[in-house]
Amino acid sequence: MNQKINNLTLKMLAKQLGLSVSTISKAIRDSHEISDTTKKRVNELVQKLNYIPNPYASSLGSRNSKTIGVVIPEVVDSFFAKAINGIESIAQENGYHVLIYLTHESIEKEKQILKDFESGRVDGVLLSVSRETCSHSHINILMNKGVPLVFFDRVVDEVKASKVVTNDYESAYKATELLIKNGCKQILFLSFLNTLAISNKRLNGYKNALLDNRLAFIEKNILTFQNDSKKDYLLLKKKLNLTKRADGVIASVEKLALPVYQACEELRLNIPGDVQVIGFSNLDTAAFLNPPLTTITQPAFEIGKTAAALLVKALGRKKIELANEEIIIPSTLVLRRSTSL
Amino acid sequence: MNQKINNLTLKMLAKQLGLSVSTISKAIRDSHEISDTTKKRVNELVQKLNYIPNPYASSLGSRNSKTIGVVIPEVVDSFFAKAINGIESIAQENGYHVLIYLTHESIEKEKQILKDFESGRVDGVLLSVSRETCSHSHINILMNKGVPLVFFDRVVDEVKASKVVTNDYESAYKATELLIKNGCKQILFLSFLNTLAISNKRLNGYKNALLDNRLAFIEKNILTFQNDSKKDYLLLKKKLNLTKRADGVIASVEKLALPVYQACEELRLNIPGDVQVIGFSNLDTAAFLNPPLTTITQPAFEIGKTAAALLVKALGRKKIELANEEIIIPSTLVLRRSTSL
DNA sequence: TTTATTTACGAAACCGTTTTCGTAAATACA
DNA sequence: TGTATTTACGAAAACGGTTTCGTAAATAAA
Repeated sequence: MNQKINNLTLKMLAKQLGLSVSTISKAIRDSHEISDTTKKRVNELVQKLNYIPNPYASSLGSRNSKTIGVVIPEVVDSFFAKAINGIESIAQENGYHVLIYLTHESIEKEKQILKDFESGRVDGVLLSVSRETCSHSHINILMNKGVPLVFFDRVVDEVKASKVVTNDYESAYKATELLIKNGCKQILFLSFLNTLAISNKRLNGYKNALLDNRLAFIEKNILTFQNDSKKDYLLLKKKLNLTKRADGVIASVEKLALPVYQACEELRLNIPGDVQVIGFSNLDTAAFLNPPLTTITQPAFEIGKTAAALLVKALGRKKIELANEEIIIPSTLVLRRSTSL
Repeated sequence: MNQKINNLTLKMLAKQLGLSVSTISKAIRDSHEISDTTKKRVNELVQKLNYIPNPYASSLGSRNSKTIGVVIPEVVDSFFAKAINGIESIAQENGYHVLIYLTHESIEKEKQILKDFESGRVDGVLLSVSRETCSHSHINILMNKGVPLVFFDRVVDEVKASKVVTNDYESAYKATELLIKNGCKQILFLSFLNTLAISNKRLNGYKNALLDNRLAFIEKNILTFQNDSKKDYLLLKKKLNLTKRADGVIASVEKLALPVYQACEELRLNIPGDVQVIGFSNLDTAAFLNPPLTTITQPAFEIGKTAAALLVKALGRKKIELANEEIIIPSTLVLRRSTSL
């Protein structure tokens, strides 16, 4: 099909050096079975002829691919983009290739992708589940096939696996507390519909901070957005337009901070004068918004890097085993003007 | 090495059905050589046993990988993130996998990556070169090996290949013209050092707009940033602090818009009162900056999608050939308050 | 009815490595 | 000096598919 040029093979090298294919193969991979002088001869020819092994033949023979699969909901998202950077830094360092798959928050796609992984395409998987992910049999099935998997950020508590997350509960608690300290009485909590498994942790942090400060927890102050629906935005606007309107908003997801700004603008509400806003966000532009947005900033790069390191380390072992641990890397509260008094 | 479970192979399926391996293989790929009844029998067993072919064996045999390699400078960048979405949409649709590599603007990494591609790891390549990329032999070498390649956005003019770009020249011209119309006399042009090849197009658009409007083109008004160096920022600040200071700024790269905002803030300059700003950017937050940023917005998704479509279409042909064409998808000027009068 | 063609399949080679195993020569041990 | 180990390599069998080619039976053409 392809008009690939004359690809150099081990056999050709072997012929040129009067050695066997297996000797060449071993020499290239620095096997102890091969003498140093032979290794040198081989490597010189490899250099000279610019030989590059066929990765598919290697993978087939060795039953591993030096590839890790990264499954994330979305890439147009500062958190995930930065996490990819972290993952990629470890991958490069250890000679792994990175296959990226986007679920676009669809559990169906997620299932499809994980199923494909049963083929042995990747040596291990880094997974951040979609919002829709409520069941987790597809994940267990993959793991039971012996494919190592590490969760990052959006984990499924019910699945036993290595996980790298941030301190969602504490962060939300702290954010809520801040708003309370700043005098807010009616605090809206904005999130996306997350069917089950994925963290209600932020919500709980919010809830408990309210209770601990003798404020009522009001069900209606939780706004659960569907996918970019206009309806939710209108509901938000309505909440901000009541006589007894909200005076504080926590956007528990990066994408939900901007609608708040927009709503306030349209309603001519002053931030932070009328409404104080705080967002879970990795946006580099947070400091330049109008007004600058106070954020809970997750250690995206670190989370990606740590998850990848965990996986790569496990892959390097004879007997692959991932501890059932949860590594927590704390987020940072960055105070800016959207929450000053 | 891996404790992979009992992977199902064609041979096992063949035995169960009393057919030959080749028949099964053909049936699965819907070959015309196989009768419908046999295909049905095979597919039923495939379903039942949940058989998934080993991609590495397939690739080795068929000499193609159903994988495309995407090489970009950075993923924490709205443009590239959105371009990936476009690429991925086409890939998914056509059953291709997407291998993503980041150069981090380093030509050395870029060379490394392209060299690895000589191995046949990917069927085709989507490339947006690094800022450092001044020579292009590494690209030509790869293409000469018969690996189809499509440039997107950051192309190398000297290399003959398919390219998908936006109208950089016109966009910059238009942006400059806008500032001029708005009364700016001293317009700064901010860019990163791009050694050669990559578009001086934006710069030329800027230059010609000045000349066409009888404004002097002043070499010193071009600020060429190195990598995130503090020095450049200080130079920018200085330029905005002269007695005859700049009254307009064009950030020809997304990342350079924020430093302008920061500098203005520190200098207590009003945007757009004292300085008008326009940025090449895909930032979703542009509309919520203080003040909202007028942007030249590139059709990132479309560019990625088009480039991928071009590549995939070529890969589908018996004889792979990519026209030496350049597809131009125009950017949009979005007027916001950073340039109002 | 005879011959040509098509249909539906199987045998075997092949893709380019890795891995297992066998072995002659070199070295160590006793 | 004879035996046990190492050392350094090669032959051949995987790995799990795809592809080529050959062929018997079924169908079409003459």
